[in-house]
Amino acid sequence: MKDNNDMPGHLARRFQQIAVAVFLAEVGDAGFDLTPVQYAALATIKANPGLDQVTLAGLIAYDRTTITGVIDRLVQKGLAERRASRRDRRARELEITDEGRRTLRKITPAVESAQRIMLRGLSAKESEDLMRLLHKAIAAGNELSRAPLREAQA
Amino acid sequence: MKDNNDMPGHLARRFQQIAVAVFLAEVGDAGFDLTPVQYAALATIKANPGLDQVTLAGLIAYDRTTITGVIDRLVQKGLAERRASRRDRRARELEITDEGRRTLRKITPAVESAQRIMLRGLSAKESEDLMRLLHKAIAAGNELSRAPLREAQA
DNA sequence: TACTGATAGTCAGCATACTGAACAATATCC
DNA sequence: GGATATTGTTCAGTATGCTGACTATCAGTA
Repeated sequence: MKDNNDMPGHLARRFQQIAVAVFLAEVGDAGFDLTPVQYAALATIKANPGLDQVTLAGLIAYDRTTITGVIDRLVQKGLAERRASRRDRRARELEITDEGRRTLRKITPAVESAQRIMLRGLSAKESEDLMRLLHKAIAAGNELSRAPLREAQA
Repeated sequence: MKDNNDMPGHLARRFQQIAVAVFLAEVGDAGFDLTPVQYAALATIKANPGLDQVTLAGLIAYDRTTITGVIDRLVQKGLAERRASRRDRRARELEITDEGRRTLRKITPAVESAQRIMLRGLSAKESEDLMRLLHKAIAAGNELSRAPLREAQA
């Protein structure tokens, strides 16, 4: 009888569960209230100023219906802004605010610490191997979810 | 500038996302409507008849507040039953129904197929390595989430 | 230009997950 | 035995994620 714990799907769920808990704990201890999802979105907005929501969703592999709420919360916290685009009146252009930039800067040590903690059971080489294998599995399965990773358009 | 895609937390999220999508697609194609979470719960109830909700949650590392809704849905679908325990009147004893047993049996090929598909980018050895490393990282981080894995009591 | 198809964003509805609180029942300790 | 702590379950509230539908807009074409 195959144990749940031998199924890659179950292991994926558990690892993610721990990763989120560690992230929230580290970031919370540092005095911030930001989820992993919100952090990734904010960092990506900062790196690609003026991008629209669909592009943002593609860059971090979120569903486009999920990104709406995530941006709502970033805007509500004063970390990002959503403006109507003049080139395409359907689209919204996203910008990070000064407050958002400050938050990102101050939160970085906690985020890096979280990444270390969630791999604390592994040696440096093992961590590297795990990341490489996850990368490879994800690349092969990219198109299988509704929210695949998409490169930015030129 | 560190890319999101180099963070273990982000990779964890993506792998899980793909794993869930593949599971739902395979199981759905086979004609069943069962989530990965519901499947794991049902399989664990079958393997441990009469267990209570907290024990079930511990065996599959779910939060105890989450398990309530999962069981609600299994009961509503007629796959499991929830009975008051006579030994401890706070607790509910869980049993799989005949319908649940039938469903588990018929769904197994789809579940196994899903596990293969989510690793389709990896060789057999790479798959084995990934599972081993995930196991190790999860074991070290077990206590860091609100819903750690717990062995069954004797 | 009118039609057709595609695209950007949102929304309603459902299913995990978690926090924190409540309630009832049990266990423990003095 | 009675106060206290702990445990099993549920609930309200919030945040992802998804499906499917809808509106507004844009792009291409007959």
